Amino acid sequence: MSPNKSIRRPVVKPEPIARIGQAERTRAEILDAAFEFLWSRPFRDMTVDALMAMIPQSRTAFYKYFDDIHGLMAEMLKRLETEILEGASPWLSADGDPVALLYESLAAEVQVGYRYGPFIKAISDAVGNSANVEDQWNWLLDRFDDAVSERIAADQELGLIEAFDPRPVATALNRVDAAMYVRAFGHRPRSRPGPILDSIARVWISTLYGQQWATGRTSTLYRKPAGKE
Amino acid sequence: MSPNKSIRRPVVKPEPIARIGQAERTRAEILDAAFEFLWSRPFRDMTVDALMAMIPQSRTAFYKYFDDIHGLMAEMLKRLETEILEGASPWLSADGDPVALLYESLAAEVQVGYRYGPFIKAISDAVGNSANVEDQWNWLLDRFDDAVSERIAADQELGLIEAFDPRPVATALNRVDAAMYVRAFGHRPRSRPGPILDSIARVWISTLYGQQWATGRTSTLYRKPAGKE
DNA sequence: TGAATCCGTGACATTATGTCACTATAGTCT
DNA sequence: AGACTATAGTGACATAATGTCACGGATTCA
Repeated sequence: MSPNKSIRRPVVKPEPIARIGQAERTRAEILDAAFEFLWSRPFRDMTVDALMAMIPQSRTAFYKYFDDIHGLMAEMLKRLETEILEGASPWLSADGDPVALLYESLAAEVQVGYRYGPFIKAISDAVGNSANVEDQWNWLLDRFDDAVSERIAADQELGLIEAFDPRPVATALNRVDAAMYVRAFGHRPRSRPGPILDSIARVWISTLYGQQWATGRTSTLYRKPAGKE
Repeated sequence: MSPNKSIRRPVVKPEPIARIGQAERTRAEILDAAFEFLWSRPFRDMTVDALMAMIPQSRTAFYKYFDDIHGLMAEMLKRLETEILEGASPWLSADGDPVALLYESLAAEVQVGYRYGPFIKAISDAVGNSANVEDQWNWLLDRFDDAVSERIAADQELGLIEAFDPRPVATALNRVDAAMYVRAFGHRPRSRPGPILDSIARVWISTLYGQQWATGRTSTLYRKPAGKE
């Protein structure tokens, strides 16, 4: 500390020190590389070594930014959360025909699932390897369960949905979605999202509002097989 | 080969060589130890070292019996398959009231899920770490999807189930079960199976046969909350 | 006794991880 | 310019887990 100059000068620019923003850029570079990696290779192959080989940095630089490979996954998951949570908003908050809104929300969600398929699969693979990631993932899923439970309870109050314990049903329905995304969109080439949306929507709508609203809502051209008659 | 004795003797005891059955016993010992391990600790902690420390054998003895820790999981999964497949048989094969049979099958399945909860969770954790285990697990799930699809198609022929593409719906429904077992029964203390069965059965029955058959089938004492009237 | 063979072990090579002391460099100050 | 400082980044090291291999002990059969 230099004692001469301005001991009580208000700290105007307390930290314009050294290469500004360099750290943030490197950090983003690593995150991007990880995303790119996971787009074409499974999570189990993503070692720190393999990851850092993708960018002009040494392996150990990784540890300046993340605790370990699972910490990286946890951060990536956090970034995805907002985007995921936005999709399902219509049914959860807006007013209008519940079935239409639900379908709309599911359609938006399937889009997100399709878009991030391989990455979602990577998350679900990482869950088994780290209590951290597992907690984070479960926390996110629980948020969904909460929101869906609330909406179910509200519609039960209105007599739109039968009386039953909403929580486990909400959990079951949400798990359908997650599992289907991993299965259908986790590997490339990804399945076409249409039939996936159809089946998910059928399960949700039938369970909550009744089959009559599910029928005809599907987007496929599926018809009852002829012959066999 | 000893040329003198009975060249064409029917091979009565072709292999009474050395310590008979010792290998089989050790092998079983390892499998038992693995099961015990996974009952109280997560899969990610099960190293070969930690596992073999549970029995009076050296670490390297493990490799005489299994390729690696994932090979072990794959074998354990195989052993479980038969037991898992048996549970769901009533609805899939027997004649009678479809809804009652379905409920019965789901109840039996939930029992199995409850019984093997932590182990099923271990499998689902291992899936992310090994293409082997992943293939094996998906193969098993696909078998379920096949069976359920067939049954749905049959009931569609009979007009008991609406006309829709059975395959993705079967997949979705089966994923509900698997995900719920992992979630509800994967950690101890395990959730009570009753509400889990209720929600699973509600989803299945509502989706396939219609809500009217799901109502009243539940085993809980759940009632629509009072107040808020 | 001796041969065959099974079962099991310690020593080793390899791979991935995470830490640490150190270097280099870009900005700041005088 | 020259000195200083915080920051970004690196190589060397310690640790841990993996999987292989040549060997040793024990048991059965000839």
